[in-house]
Amino acid sequence: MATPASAKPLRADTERTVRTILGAAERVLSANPAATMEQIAEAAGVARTTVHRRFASRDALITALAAWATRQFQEAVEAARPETAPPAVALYQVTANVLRVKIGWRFAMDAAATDDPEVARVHAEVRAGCERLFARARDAGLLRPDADLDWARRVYYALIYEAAAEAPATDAAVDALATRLIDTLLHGFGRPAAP
Amino acid sequence: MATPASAKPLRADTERTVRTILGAAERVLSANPAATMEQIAEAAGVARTTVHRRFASRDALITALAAWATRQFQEAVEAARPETAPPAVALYQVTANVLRVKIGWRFAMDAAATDDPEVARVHAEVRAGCERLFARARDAGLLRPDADLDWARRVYYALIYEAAAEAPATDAAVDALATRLIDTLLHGFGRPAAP
DNA sequence: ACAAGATGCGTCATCTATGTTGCAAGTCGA
DNA sequence: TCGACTTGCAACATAGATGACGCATCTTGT
Repeated sequence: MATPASAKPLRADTERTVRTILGAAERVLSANPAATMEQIAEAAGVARTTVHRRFASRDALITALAAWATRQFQEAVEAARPETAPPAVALYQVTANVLRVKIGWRFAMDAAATDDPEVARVHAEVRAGCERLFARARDAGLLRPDADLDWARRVYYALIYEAAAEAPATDAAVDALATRLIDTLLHGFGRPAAP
Repeated sequence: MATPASAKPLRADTERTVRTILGAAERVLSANPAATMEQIAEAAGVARTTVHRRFASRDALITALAAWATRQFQEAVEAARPETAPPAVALYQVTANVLRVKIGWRFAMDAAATDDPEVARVHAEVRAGCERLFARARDAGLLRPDADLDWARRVYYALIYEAAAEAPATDAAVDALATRLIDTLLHGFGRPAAP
């Protein structure tokens, strides 16, 4: 793993510091991807040297950030039980859960395109799960039998990305967003076909 | 204007050089947004100093790149006559035309979020035109009467962004992509509603 | 309470990208 | 053809970011 949980139980304050830095890094970097370690440290309220103590290099920090976000992403997906719940339910649950993560970890999730093997594995896994879910949705009659599932998945990802830009505050707003997103995915904006 | 056409008629070779650099910058920067001037110069087949002679600074280069892409973008939109053609036709034409530009100038179009006033003006103008087009489409019965036009526009932009990632080679492929995109925008992936 | 460990601060070393300049050789345009 | 302009090359200057230490001070875990 990128951050071996088996390594060592960090001291309480250290744990706090690390989290604070990751949070600050997300905030600062999402506003300006070229932000310096200095700016990140300042946003975290720690000295620049402390950041370097916890993360060997800038790359290491970003990798850790991506790994952290990816872990939350994975949990968000798994919590929706996408393999066993009915397709319509799973689709909605996954969407709402993932939106919550994406909203708060926009930069980190984008940076997840790094070549960290563990991060890549998780994303590939989630993607495969998404494909299975879409296939189940089609078999259940939720999607048209002739739907291009790969294009559908890409559109779905794109919609999530776009929807996450709204950054709603409340849980209810996220749910409403997920509902609207799924509705758009399924029916688009045109009038119901009349034939 | 960002690049005053009124400035001076560049010498033929200079014109060529500038274009080559812009093209190389697009290619290199879309692969790695943090690429150096050195890498861009190398890709363009010129000396680094030449790049600096034509573009005072890195920022200036990126601004010029954005301006260049924005100009093409505007032309692509206007060529579709989005204000006068029937909504369905205009929507298709605009999509196909814009896709062609977006495919070749991905980085430049993204960088267009800079605060160059002229670039911002064009994008705001295009966006307003898009909103008018969507309103016309709704009035013409192409979109549901209760469609959220702002969300629809955002989805449309997101779909174009995603579709442009395919980077098809032939004109026919772009047309097919545009068709599929519009179909998705209008009808989604679900089965036609039965009620 | 005490030892181990963490942080802040100041300091230093280094490195890389940016931007400049001068000059010789080549290209363009009228 | 000839003057003006452009390019490549090499060298130089600078700034800003990264990363490493040592030391005094404060926190944590037991």
